[in-house]
Formats: sequence, structure tokens, C-alpha cells
Amino acid sequence: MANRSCVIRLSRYKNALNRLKALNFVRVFSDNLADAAGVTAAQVRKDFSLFGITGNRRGGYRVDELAEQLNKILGKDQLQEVIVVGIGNIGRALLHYPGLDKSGIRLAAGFDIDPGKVNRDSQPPALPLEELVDVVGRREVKLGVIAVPDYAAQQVLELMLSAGIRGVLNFAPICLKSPEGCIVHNINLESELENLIYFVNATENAQ
Amino acid sequence: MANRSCVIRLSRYKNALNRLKALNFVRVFSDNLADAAGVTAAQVRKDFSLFGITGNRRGGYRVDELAEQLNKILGKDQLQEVIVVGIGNIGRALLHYPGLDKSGIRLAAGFDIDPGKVNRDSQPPALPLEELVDVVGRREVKLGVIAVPDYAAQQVLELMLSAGIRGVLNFAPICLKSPEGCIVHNINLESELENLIYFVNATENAQ
DNA sequence: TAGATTGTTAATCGATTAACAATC
DNA sequence: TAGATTGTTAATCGATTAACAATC
Repeated sequence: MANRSCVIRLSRYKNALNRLKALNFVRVFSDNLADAAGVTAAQVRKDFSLFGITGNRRGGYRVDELAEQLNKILGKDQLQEVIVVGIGNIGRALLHYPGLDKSGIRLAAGFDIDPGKVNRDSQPPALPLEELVDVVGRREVKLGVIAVPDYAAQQVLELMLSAGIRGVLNFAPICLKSPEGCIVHNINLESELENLIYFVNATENAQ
Repeated sequence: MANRSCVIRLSRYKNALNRLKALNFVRVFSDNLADAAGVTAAQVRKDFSLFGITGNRRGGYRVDELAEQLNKILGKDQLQEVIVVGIGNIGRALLHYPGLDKSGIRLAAGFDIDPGKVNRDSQPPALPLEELVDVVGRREVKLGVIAVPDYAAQQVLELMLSAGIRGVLNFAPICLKSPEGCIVHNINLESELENLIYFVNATENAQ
């Protein structure tokens, strides 16, 4: 199994390929993809070999074939439904994030504990939290986003687990651990900014 | 200089320490912090030694001293101002992200190219893009967030650079490279979901 | 064929973990 | 002192890079 960094690179290759496809490119070399993704050509070929993806010696890779293989690895060969819990600033923004539908990801519904946030007619609909288990079970949703305050995040994760969610993106400012049978990735705005601050200071002082 | 993973761990230690402080803890062991951050105790001590942070053999670390040292490394000993460019769904959500002010980060202003988005009375104010260079220069802002559509991201980055921004968080769905003298971190919702999808499928098939 | 690019092996690099002497 | 925890060195692990034979 590949690691997180490797899969992020695959996403980048895939995005670069889509751009090349739009430009009617037929073939691409590991060198080209390396430039596009900001890595070395050896890295590109190594990543591909990990997934048994092969090209032609001397002829590089066929853009369409390669795109198809990467799409399959990244689950883009089938519709992926995602739910969002917490319809505050972040949750609402994610529910209306543009461009996801074009890439095979559908935001199925938002959920909130506040009845005032419910709106069954919006697209995607905003539903009461009590309906989460039912919707997730019925539509076999595998992915969820947590966008609630920190004190509610753990509870929401447990609700998602009981409903059958298998992968979670957590935007709440608390580090949730991946429980058995589920993968949780944490995205913390404050940590990201602190990271940036550290490196800005570090490079400044290095000069 | 530490790497990104290490600095993310420092943020986690810092957050755990703040919680311990609120509970009036005076001392903490590497074991405790390891549990809180989901790493090994050896990792914690190794991270600290990289920054010359020392505790007491047998006595662990003083919570207040340790918190202060980590805060300094992460720039939390001084106010950090941040600007946001692009007042769409994501930009607006980030501008009103709660809790940042409590942690020494101030969202100074939002900027948008659309005059209809301008609102000088909102908190933080929403200003026309033309005023970015002036505001950033006058207040010596070092950090910026990009929340514009993909086709505008590179231009916005260049504007930020010319204004003197040194660290950028890019939420636009295109991978921006760090130019000379500036650090860019990309956060791409689609890639994050693709990542999750890959690992969900990979663990499912492994069973 | 000659030349260029892949696919893979080996070498390098860096980060994490284990172990344990130092010491509070 | 005896016991527990640090700080650091060495060992391990894994990922990246370099190199080059295979081959289109």
C-alpha cells in the first residue's frame, strides 16, 4: 500500500494529465509529469511501478491510458458521495465547493444539530443530524467531513462510525485519531498557519 | 531546520499543553505528550532535543515553561496578521473562522476583485484588491491565504509576493510552487478526498 | 541500427524507533 | 539510595534518488 505522500503525487499527475488531455496531447514522458508535479522523473516512474503502471520504453506513456489508470486508483471511476456535518461557515462553504461534481464527487447532504439550519430544498439538502444514520446507510455513503466545533467533533465521529462511514476529513480544531476500520485525516487551519509561521521565521533567520 | 511533520507535532504538543494548563497541571512527561499527539515518547524527546528544549530527568517537563518555548517556536509570542484574497464561500468562511484571535492570529482583511464584495465596515473589512499592496506594506503582513478560482491563483500569488507576503496557504484547486523567498502550502479539498478514497478502498481490499 | 526512455535494482538519505547511560 | 525519566547515540526502517541494463 502506498503512503499518503505518494497518493498526493498521484492526484497531481492525474490533474496534469487532464490538462494535457484538454490540449490534445497523446503521449507524455516521466520528465513532463515530474515537472508538472514538482518531483523527479525517477519518483514518477517509481510511483507508477508501485501500481504496476507501465509505459513504452522510448515512447513514454499514453495520456488517455495513464489518466484512466490513475482515475481508477483514486476512485474516480465511480461516483463518490460525501456528507458534511456542521453547517457553519466552513461546512456551508464545503457544501457549495465548486468543481467537485465535475470530478466524480457528490456532496450528498449536510447535517446540523440546529433545527434552524435545516433546509430540505437546498442543493445539497441540509438535514437534521438524526437523519444521518439513515441517509448514510441507505445511500451507502463512505465519506464524511466534520465541520463542527471542537467539543462536538469526537461525538460526530462516533456517529459517523456507527452509520458506516469509512473515511473522514476533520476540519474541527482538535486532532481526532483514526479508529479501527476508519481513516481520519485532520485539517487544522491554526496548525497550518503555525507551520507557515515557523518556516517563514526559519528561512528569514537563515539569511 | 525541522521538517513539516515535526512542526505539526509541535503544534499538537502545544495544544495538549494548553489543555493541561487549563487543568492546572504543573508537570508533564514525554509519555503523556506522546499519547496526546499520537506518537511515541522517543519521538517527543527527539523533537524537543532538536530545539534544545530540556526537562528534568525523573521530573519530566514544566508545563508552563514548555508551553512558552513551543509558543515561541510557533510564533505565538507575537501577533500574526493574515490577509485573505478571494471572498467566496471558502474565503468568507476563513475570514470568520472562530478561535484564531485567541491564539495570536488576526485576520487583518479580506480582498476581492469584485467591487460588490467590498465592505469596509465588516470585521475584518472586505477591501478592493487594489488596496492589497498598500495594506500589506503598511502593516507589514507576512501571511496570506488564497481562496480564489484556479485560473486566478497564480496572479494573486504574484501580487502577494510583490507586496511582501512571505508565507501563503493556497486553497485554490491548483498546485502552486513556492517561489524564491516565500513558502506556499497547498490545501486541496479534492486531493484530500481522493486520498481518503484511496485508503478506504485499500484497507477494504486488504481484508 | 542508434538513440532515448523506461523499469528496476542498488545506493543514499533522512526520519523514526530502540536502547541505555546519565542523572534528578 | 533506589527508581524513574530524560537526552542522546546507535539501529532500524522507509522513502527518495541515482544509475543503468533492457528495449522500443
